[in-house]
Amino acid sequence: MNIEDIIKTNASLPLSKKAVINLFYTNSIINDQIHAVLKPFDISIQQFNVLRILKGQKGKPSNLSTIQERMVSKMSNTTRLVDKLISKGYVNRTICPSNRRKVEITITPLGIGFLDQTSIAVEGLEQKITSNLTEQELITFNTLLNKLRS
Amino acid sequence: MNIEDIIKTNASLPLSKKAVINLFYTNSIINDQIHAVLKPFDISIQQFNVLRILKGQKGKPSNLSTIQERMVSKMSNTTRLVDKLISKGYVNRTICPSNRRKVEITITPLGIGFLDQTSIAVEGLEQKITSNLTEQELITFNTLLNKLRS
DNA sequence: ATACAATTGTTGTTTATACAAATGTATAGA
DNA sequence: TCTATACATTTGTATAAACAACAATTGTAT
Repeated sequence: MNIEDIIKTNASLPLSKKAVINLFYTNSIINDQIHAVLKPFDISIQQFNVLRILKGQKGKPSNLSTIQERMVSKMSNTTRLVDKLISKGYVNRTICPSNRRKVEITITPLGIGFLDQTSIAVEGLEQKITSNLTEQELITFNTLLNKLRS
Repeated sequence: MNIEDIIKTNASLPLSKKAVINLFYTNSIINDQIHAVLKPFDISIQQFNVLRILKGQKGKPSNLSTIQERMVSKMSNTTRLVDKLISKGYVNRTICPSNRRKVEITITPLGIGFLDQTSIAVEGLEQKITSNLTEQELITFNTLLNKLRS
């Protein structure tokens, strides 16, 4: 559905505004869908992403600034995000021995098991959403997003 | 810059996941930019969008459900969003005479003046961002986003 | 040693958001 | 008219996010 019909504007929007609004709107829709998929697992999108980052480290511990750097949507207070994951038993936090300002955060076996289960649901959704586009269109889509940020 | 380099993953992502992450990441970047542009005006993106919706009504009053329906990113509590705009003097709220369950929200002259000023800054940013793409690419981009939601 | 700046995280406070329940109003049927 | 139901918005409450201030540690220069 065309973005102008969705926001029900009578005037036709300039292409630049249309693109930005469309980006925001589409992001919002997909965000809601992922949120719904994660809801039964009682975890937020942000927490889920931190677990993905930690698992990607393959055992190597991460400190807070590394996590923050890799997060898709930066948000302040990664400390409290990690607090939540610790209270759920999905991650561990210890003080880095070589530099005691830093912390070493790792995913626990419980966290890995949880993430594996949850990922099935999320990846299913990701594929469902992107199945509306051909492989070539997906490549183009990625390219255009990269250009937008450049 | 490629999304895989940004989130610094060693494994190459499936195209579906890459597209979704890229969408979220790009949205986040642009969101931050618009936020920065609006900051001097002391208004949030959500509040700004409500003002745009109200101005688009050209004097015709809106009720809460209409605003919510047209908002790009739905969020609960449009009531309190409108409260903020009222306290700034940008909108008025009266009870709808024909159906007293409803409210009639209109933008004030002050709100219109404010929006006009602010829009210049936001539209400048929108054009700056989208200037990285040709007109044809922008059309394609919109089409792909529409397809993604379909 | 000592002082100073930079780094790394944490904590406190305010504001925003999500979700559920409550309020007030309108509508339609018995 | 009385009651149930639907509708439109508001309010309460818990959680999350933004922002600023703080504390601890480290590195470097004096």
